[in-house]
Amino acid sequence: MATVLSRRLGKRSLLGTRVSAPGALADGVLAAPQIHTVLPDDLSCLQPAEESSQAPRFPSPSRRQQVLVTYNGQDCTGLVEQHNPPSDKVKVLQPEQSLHTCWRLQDVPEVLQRSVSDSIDVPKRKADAAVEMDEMVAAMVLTSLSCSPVVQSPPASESSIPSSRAACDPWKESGDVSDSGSSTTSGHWSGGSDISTPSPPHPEGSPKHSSEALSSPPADDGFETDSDPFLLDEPAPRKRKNSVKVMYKCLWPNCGKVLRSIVGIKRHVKTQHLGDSADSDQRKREEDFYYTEVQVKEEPASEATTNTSPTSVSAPIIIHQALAKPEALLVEPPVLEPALASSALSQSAPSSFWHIQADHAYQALPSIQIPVSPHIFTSISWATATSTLPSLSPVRSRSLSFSEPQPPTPMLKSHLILASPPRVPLGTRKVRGEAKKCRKVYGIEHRDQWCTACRWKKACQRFLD
DNA sequence: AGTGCCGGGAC
DNA sequence: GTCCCGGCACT
Repeated sequence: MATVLSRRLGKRSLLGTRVSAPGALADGVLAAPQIHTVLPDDLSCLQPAEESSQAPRFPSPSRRQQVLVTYNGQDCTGLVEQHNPPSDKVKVLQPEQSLHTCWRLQDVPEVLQRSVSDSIDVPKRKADAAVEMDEMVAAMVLTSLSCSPVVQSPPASESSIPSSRAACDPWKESGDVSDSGSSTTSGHWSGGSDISTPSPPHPEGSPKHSSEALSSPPADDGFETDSDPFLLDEPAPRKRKNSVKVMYKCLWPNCGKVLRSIVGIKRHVKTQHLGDSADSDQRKREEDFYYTEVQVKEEPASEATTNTSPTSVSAPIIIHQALAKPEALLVEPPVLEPALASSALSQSAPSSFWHIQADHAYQALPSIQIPVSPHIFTSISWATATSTLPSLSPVRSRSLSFSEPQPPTPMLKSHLILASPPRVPLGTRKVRGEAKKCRKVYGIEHRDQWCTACRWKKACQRFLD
């Protein structure tokens, strides 16, 4: 558990860094008003300030960082030639344009810095940004809660593109939540990283489906793409292989939204930029004009977990799956009771324990104690517990039970380990509890009244500690 | 010594 | 799968 909570700091580099070029810097080297360097999952962050603005994105983890630059609406690659930490400037070479441009780093949400490598310093986040993030998190949670699991859960392949959500990056915030609550800290990631964290399963669905389901006009805010970060650490059930996924990016100035489906992007362009007027033919052509395909390389979760080796990049955009994000689970609404969800969010939530007890669960899983505290893992634990112990009757729950049936969610055993209380130090014998056991209560002479486990000299199931 | 229960064996 | 128990850890 503790290990899960401790998050690992990502190395710092351009990756995950938003750089910008303010109009007037002393040295006047800056060529464009604004560029962004973002994590792969931050597609929607791209918001060129002008038509001509450039947006370096998705730097590769390779030594000489490669970034994607949006130049006049076209993507081209650039190489980070040098980075000057004191001034936070980055020099980018765009071979295709034979351009050298300089950029300035701008602070970004923490989550974006998770998988960064080591060449560039990422400045701390500002406080007001944090507030914004808080709001975003809240909004995200609400949004998630209002969605059905099916709609909410996109196909596995999309898990790697929590782009738009990351745009403003609520995730980092949730990360903070699970941490200590200091959401203003910054650049500081101690993440549930190395270990694979539990993640809710998702019904498979076609991208089209989910994206269309989500893209009802008013709500067309790019959420289609975010499918979910939760999948990032999705374990075995879905074996993802490296593949290239086609996304659609809005080329409208100051937009840069990336969606999964053509329909979605068209609708986005139409509704957000062209106006939803009736003369469709013209509009239709314009829609086509204002989006472009981008290829997104997907990597298996396992690789992401280990923060992958910095191999060279072939695809323009690399969706670098973030490390397991516990916070992502936070927003796993279908299995969460709202109150619980909010408690997970709220750091002031009181601690308590759930006891799920089943007399004959012995040998399978005696009991599950789930610390309900500011820890995000609460929800995980519950999902895990219920999914692994389908036979448990809610009625037997001692202190807390959910009326909502849990969706069948296959989980890994390791998740259970994470979720279960540290009652049994691995490899050691369980510390004897205070509670009376059948033997004491009934005495040897009434052995027949003992619980089965006691009779078998197993851990007592009747008087749990 | 008494107790709790893990690990493993017998069926 | 159930049932039992040797033996260890802990009180």
